[in-house]
Amino acid sequence: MGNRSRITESPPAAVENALRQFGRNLRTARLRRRLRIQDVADRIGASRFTVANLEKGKPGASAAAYFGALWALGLLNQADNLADPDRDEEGKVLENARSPRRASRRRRLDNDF
Amino acid sequence: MGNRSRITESPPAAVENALRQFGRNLRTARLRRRLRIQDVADRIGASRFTVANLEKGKPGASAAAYFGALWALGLLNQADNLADPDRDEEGKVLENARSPRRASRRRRLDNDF
DNA sequence: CCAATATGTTGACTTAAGTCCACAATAAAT
DNA sequence: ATTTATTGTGGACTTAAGTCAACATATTGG
Repeated sequence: MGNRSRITESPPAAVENALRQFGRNLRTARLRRRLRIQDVADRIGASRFTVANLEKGKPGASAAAYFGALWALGLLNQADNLADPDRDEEGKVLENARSPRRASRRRRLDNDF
Repeated sequence: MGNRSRITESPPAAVENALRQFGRNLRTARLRRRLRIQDVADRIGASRFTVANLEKGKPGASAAAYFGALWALGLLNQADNLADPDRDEEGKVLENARSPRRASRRRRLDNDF
Protein backbone atom coordinates (compact mmCIF):
# COMPACT_ATOMS: atom_id res chain seq x y z
CA MET A 1 0.00 0.00 0.00
CA GLY A 2 2.41 2.77 0.42
CA ASN A 3 2.01 5.02 3.38
CA ARG A 4 0.53 2.48 5.66
CA SER A 5 -2.32 3.66 7.88
CA ARG A 6 -2.58 2.88 11.59
CA ILE A 7 -5.49 0.52 11.07
CA THR A 8 -3.30 -1.62 8.81
CA GLU A 9 -0.03 -1.27 10.67
CA SER A 10 -1.32 -2.02 14.16
CA PRO A 11 -5.04 -2.73 14.18
CA PRO A 12 -7.04 -2.80 17.42
CA ALA A 13 -7.01 -6.25 19.02
CA ALA A 14 -10.60 -6.91 18.02
CA VAL A 15 -9.82 -6.33 14.36
CA GLU A 16 -6.61 -8.33 14.54
CA ASN A 17 -8.39 -11.25 16.14
CA ALA A 18 -11.23 -11.13 13.64
CA LEU A 19 -8.74 -11.28 10.78
CA ARG A 20 -6.75 -14.12 12.32
CA GLN A 21 -9.91 -16.13 12.86
CA PHE A 22 -11.01 -15.38 9.32
CA GLY A 23 -7.68 -16.65 8.04
CA ARG A 24 -7.85 -19.82 10.12
CA ASN A 25 -11.33 -20.48 8.81
CA LEU A 26 -10.18 -20.03 5.23
CA ARG A 27 -7.48 -22.62 5.82
CA THR A 28 -9.88 -25.07 7.41
CA ALA A 29 -12.29 -24.68 4.51
CA ARG A 30 -9.48 -25.17 1.99
CA LEU A 31 -8.13 -28.31 3.64
CA ARG A 32 -11.61 -29.80 3.89
CA ARG A 33 -11.85 -29.36 0.15
CA ARG A 34 -8.42 -30.96 -0.34
CA LEU A 35 -7.05 -27.94 -2.12
CA ARG A 36 -3.47 -26.75 -2.04
CA ILE A 37 -2.59 -23.15 -1.32
CA GLN A 38 -1.45 -23.07 -4.92
CA ASP A 39 -4.88 -24.19 -6.11
CA VAL A 40 -6.61 -21.29 -4.39
CA ALA A 41 -3.89 -18.97 -5.66
CA ASP A 42 -4.52 -20.14 -9.23
CA ARG A 43 -8.24 -19.63 -8.93
CA ILE A 44 -7.95 -16.06 -7.79
CA GLY A 45 -4.91 -15.15 -9.81
CA ALA A 46 -2.49 -14.51 -6.98
CA SER A 47 0.73 -16.03 -5.74
CA ARG A 48 0.86 -18.79 -3.16
CA PHE A 49 2.60 -16.35 -0.83
CA THR A 50 -0.37 -14.05 -0.81
CA VAL A 51 -2.82 -16.86 -0.09
CA ALA A 52 -0.56 -18.04 2.72
CA ASN A 53 -0.71 -14.53 4.15
CA LEU A 54 -4.50 -14.57 3.96
CA GLU A 55 -4.56 -17.73 6.06
CA LYS A 56 -2.36 -15.97 8.58
CA GLY A 57 -4.84 -13.11 8.74
CA LYS A 58 -2.40 -10.51 7.46
CA PRO A 59 -4.08 -7.13 8.01
CA GLY A 60 -2.54 -5.45 4.99
CA ALA A 61 -3.74 -7.95 2.44
CA SER A 62 -6.34 -6.57 0.07
CA ALA A 63 -10.02 -7.07 0.76
CA ALA A 64 -10.33 -8.43 -2.76
CA ALA A 65 -7.84 -11.17 -1.92
CA TYR A 66 -9.79 -12.23 1.17
CA PHE A 67 -13.12 -12.10 -0.63
CA GLY A 68 -11.54 -13.86 -3.59
CA ALA A 69 -10.44 -16.70 -1.33
CA LEU A 70 -14.00 -16.95 -0.04
CA TRP A 71 -15.18 -17.00 -3.63
CA ALA A 72 -12.69 -19.69 -4.62
CA LEU A 73 -14.07 -21.88 -1.85
CA GLY A 74 -17.69 -21.25 -2.75
CA LEU A 75 -18.29 -19.26 0.42
CA LEU A 76 -18.63 -15.72 -0.90
CA ASN A 77 -22.32 -15.64 -0.04
CA GLN A 78 -21.29 -15.39 3.60
CA ALA A 79 -20.07 -11.87 2.91
CA ASP A 80 -23.44 -10.75 1.64
CA ASN A 81 -24.85 -9.26 4.78
CA LEU A 82 -21.78 -7.54 6.12
CA ALA A 83 -23.06 -4.28 7.61
CA ASP A 84 -26.41 -5.04 6.01
CA PRO A 85 -28.66 -2.06 6.86
CA ASP A 86 -31.60 -4.39 7.45
CA ARG A 87 -29.68 -6.16 10.18
CA ASP A 88 -28.30 -2.99 11.71
CA GLU A 89 -30.75 -2.59 14.56
CA GLU A 90 -28.51 -0.11 16.32
CA GLY A 91 -28.41 2.01 13.19
CA LYS A 92 -32.15 1.81 12.69
CA VAL A 93 -32.65 3.31 16.13
CA LEU A 94 -30.12 6.08 15.62
CA GLU A 95 -31.69 6.99 12.33
CA ASN A 96 -34.52 9.11 13.66
CA ALA A 97 -36.87 9.93 10.83
CA ARG A 98 -34.58 10.34 7.80
CA SER A 99 -30.95 9.72 7.02
CA PRO A 100 -28.97 12.61 5.54
CA ARG A 101 -26.75 12.33 2.48
CA ARG A 102 -23.99 14.01 4.40
CA ALA A 103 -23.15 14.04 8.07
CA SER A 104 -23.37 17.54 9.42
CA ARG A 105 -21.49 18.36 12.56
CA ARG A 106 -23.10 21.70 13.35
CA ARG A 107 -26.28 20.02 14.53
CA ARG A 108 -25.21 19.43 18.07
CA LEU A 109 -22.06 18.74 20.01
CA ASP A 110 -22.70 15.03 20.18
CA ASN A 111 -19.02 14.39 19.97
CA ASP A 112 -19.11 10.99 21.54
CA PHE A 113 -15.92 8.96 21.20
CA MET B 1 0.63 -3.65 -2.64
CA GLY B 2 3.15 -3.44 -5.33
CA ASN B 3 2.77 -6.04 -8.02
CA ARG B 4 -0.96 -6.14 -8.08
CA SER B 5 -2.57 -9.55 -8.37
CA ARG B 6 -5.40 -10.34 -10.73
CA ILE B 7 -7.89 -10.74 -7.90
CA THR B 8 -7.22 -7.14 -6.88
CA GLU B 9 -6.81 -5.61 -10.31
CA SER B 10 -9.92 -7.10 -11.91
CA PRO B 11 -11.88 -9.26 -9.52
CA PRO B 12 -14.62 -11.59 -10.70
CA ALA B 13 -17.99 -9.86 -10.88
CA ALA B 14 -19.25 -11.66 -7.80
CA VAL B 15 -16.36 -10.37 -5.71
CA GLU B 16 -16.63 -6.88 -7.15
CA ASN B 17 -20.33 -6.74 -6.39
CA ALA B 18 -19.86 -8.06 -2.87
CA LEU B 19 -17.29 -5.35 -2.18
CA ARG B 20 -19.44 -2.59 -3.65
CA GLN B 21 -22.39 -3.70 -1.56
CA PHE B 22 -20.19 -3.88 1.49
CA GLY B 23 -19.03 -0.31 0.84
CA ARG B 24 -22.57 0.96 0.36
CA ASN B 25 -23.59 -0.67 3.62
CA LEU B 26 -20.72 0.94 5.46
CA ARG B 27 -21.84 4.32 4.18
CA THR B 28 -25.44 3.72 5.17
CA ALA B 29 -24.36 2.66 8.66
CA ARG B 30 -22.13 5.72 8.99
CA LEU B 31 -24.80 8.18 7.93
CA ARG B 32 -27.33 6.63 10.26
CA ARG B 33 -24.89 7.31 13.07
CA ARG B 34 -24.40 10.89 11.89
CA LEU B 35 -20.69 10.43 11.46
CA ARG B 36 -18.52 12.18 8.91
CA ILE B 37 -16.08 10.26 6.74
CA GLN B 38 -13.44 12.09 8.72
CA ASP B 39 -14.83 10.75 11.99
CA VAL B 40 -14.48 7.16 10.86
CA ALA B 41 -11.05 7.96 9.50
CA ASP B 42 -9.99 9.35 12.88
CA ARG B 43 -11.27 6.31 14.72
CA ILE B 44 -9.32 3.87 12.61
CA GLY B 45 -6.30 6.05 12.04
CA ALA B 46 -6.59 6.49 8.30
CA SER B 47 -7.16 9.37 5.93
CA ARG B 48 -10.58 10.44 4.75
CA PHE B 49 -9.56 9.42 1.25
CA THR B 50 -9.09 5.83 2.28
CA VAL B 51 -12.44 5.69 4.06
CA ALA B 52 -14.09 7.19 0.98
CA ASN B 53 -12.53 4.40 -1.05
CA LEU B 54 -13.91 1.81 1.35
CA GLU B 55 -17.40 3.16 0.80
CA LYS B 56 -16.82 2.83 -2.94
CA GLY B 57 -15.86 -0.80 -2.45
CA LYS B 58 -12.30 -0.39 -3.72
CA PRO B 59 -10.91 -3.91 -4.16
CA GLY B 60 -7.34 -3.01 -3.32
CA ALA B 61 -8.03 -1.46 0.06
CA SER B 62 -6.69 -3.48 2.95
CA ALA B 63 -8.88 -5.95 4.77
CA ALA B 64 -7.86 -4.23 8.00
CA ALA B 65 -9.32 -0.97 6.71
CA TYR B 66 -12.65 -2.60 5.88
CA PHE B 67 -12.78 -4.47 9.16
CA GLY B 68 -11.67 -1.33 10.95
CA ALA B 69 -14.58 0.58 9.47
CA LEU B 70 -16.89 -2.13 10.72
CA TRP B 71 -15.26 -1.86 14.11
CA ALA B 72 -15.58 1.92 14.18
CA LEU B 73 -19.30 1.53 13.60
CA GLY B 74 -19.73 -1.15 16.23
CA LEU B 75 -20.45 -3.83 13.63
CA LEU B 76 -17.31 -5.95 13.76
CA ASN B 77 -19.19 -8.84 15.29
CA GLN B 78 -20.80 -9.38 11.90
CA ALA B 79 -17.44 -10.56 10.61
CA ASP B 80 -17.19 -13.27 13.23
CA ASN B 81 -18.56 -16.18 11.30
CA LEU B 82 -16.95 -15.54 7.94
CA ALA B 83 -16.04 -18.97 6.61
CA ASP B 84 -16.90 -20.37 10.03
CA PRO B 85 -16.20 -24.12 9.84
CA ASP B 86 -19.32 -24.87 11.86
CA ARG B 87 -21.45 -23.19 9.22
CA ASP B 88 -19.58 -24.72 6.30
CA GLU B 89 -21.96 -27.56 5.52
CA GLU B 90 -20.39 -28.12 2.14
CA GLY B 91 -17.00 -28.48 3.79
CA LYS B 92 -18.29 -30.82 6.45
CA VAL B 93 -19.48 -33.18 3.74
CA LEU B 94 -16.23 -33.06 1.80
CA GLU B 95 -14.24 -33.74 4.93
CA ASN B 96 -14.57 -37.48 5.14
CA ALA B 97 -13.26 -38.70 8.46
CA ARG B 98 -10.26 -36.49 9.15
CA SER B 99 -8.89 -33.29 7.69
CA PRO B 100 -5.25 -33.29 6.58
CA ARG B 101 -2.77 -30.63 7.58
CA ARG B 102 -1.67 -30.39 4.00
CA ALA B 103 -3.50 -30.94 0.76
CA SER B 104 -1.94 -33.76 -1.16
CA ARG B 105 -2.45 -33.89 -4.85
CA ARG B 106 -1.21 -37.42 -5.51
CA ARG B 107 -4.32 -38.92 -3.98
CA ARG B 108 -6.47 -38.87 -7.05
CA LEU B 109 -6.86 -36.82 -10.19
CA ASP B 110 -9.82 -34.92 -8.83
CA ASN B 111 -8.73 -31.86 -10.72
CA ASP B 112 -12.08 -30.20 -10.76
CA PHE B 113 -12.07 -26.55 -11.80
C1' DC C 1 11.63 -45.92 5.91
C1' DC C 2 11.96 -43.05 1.68
C1' DA C 3 10.42 -40.39 -2.02
C1' DA C 4 7.47 -36.83 -3.44
C1' DT C 5 5.13 -32.79 -2.57
C1' DA C 6 3.04 -29.08 0.20
C1' DT C 7 4.15 -25.45 2.94
C1' DG C 8 7.42 -22.14 5.44
C1' DT C 9 11.10 -18.61 5.20
C1' DT C 10 14.22 -15.16 3.59
C1' DG C 11 15.53 -11.49 0.64
C1' DA C 12 15.36 -8.46 -3.52
C1' DC C 13 12.50 -6.09 -6.68
C1' DT C 14 8.32 -3.61 -8.64
C1' DT C 15 4.35 -0.86 -8.32
C1' DA C 16 0.14 0.71 -6.58
C1' DA C 17 -2.24 1.75 -1.89
C1' DG C 18 -2.31 5.35 1.14
C1' DT C 19 -1.25 10.12 2.16
C1' DC C 20 -1.50 14.96 1.48
C1' DC C 21 -2.61 19.24 -0.95
C1' DA C 22 -5.53 22.29 -3.35
C1' DC C 23 -9.68 23.17 -5.42
C1' DA C 24 -14.46 21.98 -7.04
C1' DA C 25 -19.01 20.38 -6.19
C1' DT C 26 -22.72 19.42 -3.20
C1' DA C 27 -25.61 19.39 0.72
C1' DA C 28 -27.11 21.41 5.19
C1' DA C 29 -28.25 25.09 8.49
C1' DT C 30 -29.59 29.59 9.41
C1' DA D 1 -30.26 33.14 -0.65
C1' DT D 2 -26.06 32.90 1.76
C1' DT D 3 -22.89 30.78 4.49
C1' DT D 4 -20.64 26.85 6.20
C1' DA D 5 -19.28 22.34 6.18
C1' DT D 6 -18.98 17.74 3.98
C1' DT D 7 -17.66 15.19 0.24
C1' DG D 8 -15.50 14.58 -4.50
C1' DT D 9 -11.46 14.84 -7.65
C1' DG D 10 -6.86 15.11 -9.54
C1' DG D 11 -1.99 14.96 -9.08
C1' DA D 12 2.56 14.12 -6.73
C1' DC D 13 5.00 11.52 -3.38
C1' DT D 14 6.25 7.59 -0.18
C1' DT D 15 6.46 2.94 1.13
C1' DA D 16 4.92 -1.57 1.86
C1' DA D 17 1.96 -5.33 -0.54
C1' DG D 18 2.63 -8.60 -3.86
C1' DT D 19 5.76 -11.26 -6.77
C1' DC D 20 9.47 -14.33 -7.59
C1' DA D 21 13.55 -17.30 -6.67
C1' DA D 22 15.97 -20.46 -3.86
C1' DC D 23 16.25 -23.19 -0.11
C1' DA D 24 14.57 -25.31 4.32
C1' DT D 25 11.12 -27.82 6.73
C1' DA D 26 7.10 -30.59 7.37
C1' DT D 27 3.70 -33.98 5.97
C1' DT D 28 1.85 -37.41 3.19
C1' DG D 29 1.72 -41.71 0.28
C1' DG D 30 3.69 -45.76 -0.94
